[in-house]
Amino acid sequence: MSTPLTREKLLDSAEHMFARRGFDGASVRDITADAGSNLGSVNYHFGDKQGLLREVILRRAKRIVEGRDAMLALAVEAAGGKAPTVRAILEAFIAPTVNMAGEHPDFAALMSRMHYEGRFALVGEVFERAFHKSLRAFVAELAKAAPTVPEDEIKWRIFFTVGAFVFVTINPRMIFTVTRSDAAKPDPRALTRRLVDFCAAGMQAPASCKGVRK
Amino acid sequence: MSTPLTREKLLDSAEHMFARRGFDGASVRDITADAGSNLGSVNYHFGDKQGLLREVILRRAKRIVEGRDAMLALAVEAAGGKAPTVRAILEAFIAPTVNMAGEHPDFAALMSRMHYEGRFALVGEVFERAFHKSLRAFVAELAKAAPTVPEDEIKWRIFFTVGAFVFVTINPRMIFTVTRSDAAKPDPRALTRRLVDFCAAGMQAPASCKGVRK
DNA sequence: CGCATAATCAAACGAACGTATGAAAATGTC
DNA sequence: GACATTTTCATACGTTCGTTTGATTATGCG
Repeated sequence: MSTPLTREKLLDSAEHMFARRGFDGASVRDITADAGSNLGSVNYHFGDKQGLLREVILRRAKRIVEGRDAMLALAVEAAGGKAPTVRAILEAFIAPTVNMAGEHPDFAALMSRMHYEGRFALVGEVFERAFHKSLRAFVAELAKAAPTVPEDEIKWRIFFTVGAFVFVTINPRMIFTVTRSDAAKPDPRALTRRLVDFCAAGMQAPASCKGVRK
Repeated sequence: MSTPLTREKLLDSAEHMFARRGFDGASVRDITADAGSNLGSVNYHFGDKQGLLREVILRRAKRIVEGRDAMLALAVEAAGGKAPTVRAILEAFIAPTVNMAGEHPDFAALMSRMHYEGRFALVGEVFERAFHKSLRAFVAELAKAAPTVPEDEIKWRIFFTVGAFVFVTINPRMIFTVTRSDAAKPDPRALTRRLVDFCAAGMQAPASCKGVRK
């Protein structure tokens, strides 16, 4: 078999457990029990626990970046010479993640957690390699699409954008608790639309900087 | 002494350790060693490790909500009969948190982490009690200030807002890595202004909902 | 002072952790 | 079918974990 069954089950279970309990909170025993495999299988297949986390992340992160870059290229092409709209760029940025969150909510939750568990050099390295090159391309494209906004401001605002969807994709339960909304299943398309509405307006807002540049 | 020294040192050290390593990653031994107190002091003063976390959160969360509510009341008063502007409301919502993040970055990081470690019933309960009542008041005020935006949309957008500042307050190091900005010290006032610019525009954006209400 | 209460301390407990080991079973190849 | 390789398995090792205990010291107060 080209794709060992135990390996895949371990990745699935680890994705689930790491997302729900964090790296420290999910024990190798929990994960292997959930995967129905032996205790030693993690060390055999991935070296150690951290190697397992690395593979869990790498397995899907590349897909998101590929989706983003593909949609961005499509938007650039569709604009035909001119710069794509801010909306189109942000949709290319947001949609692949929201869609991934719909298909693999555990992975979305894990990614969000990893943004906050910065103590792993591993995670920083993986994020750097997987996301940041693409991210810089988006900043460049946004700078062209919103020429009146200073590039510094664009960089901040792309992070506000990341923060917005990272936050809402991990724990919609809390949001529904507060909003008391009964639309309990957030349709990925509707969520993307909401996010793009919000972030595109924010991205193009005039900067009220009082010229305090040092 | 009315404020026992050991207790305070434990809270400070726990805030720091929990923020940096998470609840599971920070051991009681780490915390007591950092506080210079005995291993058993956590259990003596707080019952157990989770009780320590509860006190760490409660110590500061109330201040943030008080700050928000006070600034909101001020904005309502200043508007004199009319509804305050969206900007004023969002500034009242954001500024106390950003200021707190400036004064106590460890607490800000901890709060962000806690948003993602939802497995503690404790955290959910504390958040509900500490924040959500105030949050609903902000939603109501925003609904008046932006009457053209459906209330459902307002609720989503206030969460996008929370996501934006939760994200940027926890780990500015990563952001600077990507932006390669050398303005390494994010002034709280400048950060608040940036966030308000972004979120106020997003809050008032026309909703491009295609009327797919179920 | 004398005494009750509060706080600190060193030491130890059982449990759970990540990992290592060597034998057993499964798999692929000739 | 025999052999080499890969994969599983039960088991054990050494650490570290959160918590408990009982003695010891400090503190508040009449």
